[in-house]
Amino acid sequence: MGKGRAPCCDKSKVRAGPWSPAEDLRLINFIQKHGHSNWRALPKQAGLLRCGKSCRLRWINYLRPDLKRGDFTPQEEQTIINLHGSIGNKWSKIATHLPGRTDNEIKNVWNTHLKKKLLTGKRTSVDNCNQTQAKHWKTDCSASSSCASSSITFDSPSTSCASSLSNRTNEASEYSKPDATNPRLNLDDENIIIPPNFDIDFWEFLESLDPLLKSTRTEQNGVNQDFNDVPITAENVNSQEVELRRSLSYLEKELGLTSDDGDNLLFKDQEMNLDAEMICSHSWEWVYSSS
DNA sequence: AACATTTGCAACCGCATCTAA
DNA sequence: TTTAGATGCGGTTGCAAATGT
Repeated sequence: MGKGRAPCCDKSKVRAGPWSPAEDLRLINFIQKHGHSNWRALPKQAGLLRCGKSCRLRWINYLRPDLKRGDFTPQEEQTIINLHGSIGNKWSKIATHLPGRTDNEIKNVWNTHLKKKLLTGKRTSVDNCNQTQAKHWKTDCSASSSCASSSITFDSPSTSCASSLSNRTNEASEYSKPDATNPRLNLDDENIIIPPNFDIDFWEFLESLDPLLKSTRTEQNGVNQDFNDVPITAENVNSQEVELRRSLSYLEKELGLTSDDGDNLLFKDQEMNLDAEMICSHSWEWVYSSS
């Protein structure tokens, strides 16, 4: 045995880097049906070429349904600042006070925005203080210490402190994530038609675009086959359709594809649209229709 | 327009902690 | 009590997009 800790998984057999929509859908679908009681076993059972830690991270930080998206509110910022002041870099603890926010997200916001705000704010405060001190130097030498130790709060991104700190013109409101937020999943400029019977064929469809996944499908044992090899009966077809629609509704929400007025995402027609031309041209199309 | 720099954030890494045998 | 495996956590990195020159 070599020295050191054994790696959590065989790095040569797993995929790293950004997650593809196909992988996301596969993970969401699997966890919806089977939960995530065992992260280490999950990738294999779900047919994902990822290590368990990577799956867990992806689910917790991006895919789980209770995540809140969009701007951190001034109240949330204040909560982070206050909690960080009292407990430090305990991001997961801080996250428990901000429902729908992840420790990673909070950490990023702190490192990229709030810390700078506080630092610059303090500097500004000290500068202001120094100016004040200069004015009153002859009469009040205690001014500087009291100013330097004063706490800074930011009631909103547009307060004078926040707005004066940014190098970037729109930074005050910029750290909000864009809507359906992850650009990798923001399919506005890409069009995808998802076949309705995706339990079986949809994965193959996605995998046709994702050769690395395809290779794992034949290797995976058990779980997928369990729910894919259900005998086709009228009852099963109905229940599968219900399940399918539930899954789709869920996925729409996950991917931010539900239109603002609440329209459901439905498939334009019930036939798979997998012609080679479409696949080759990558001209995907999410099809919206009012229910 | 082209290149350089900065920014934001998803994802990775490795250590800490928990848990079951 | 010990040990090994699984999970959680926080620090850090890589890269794409935005911005500046």
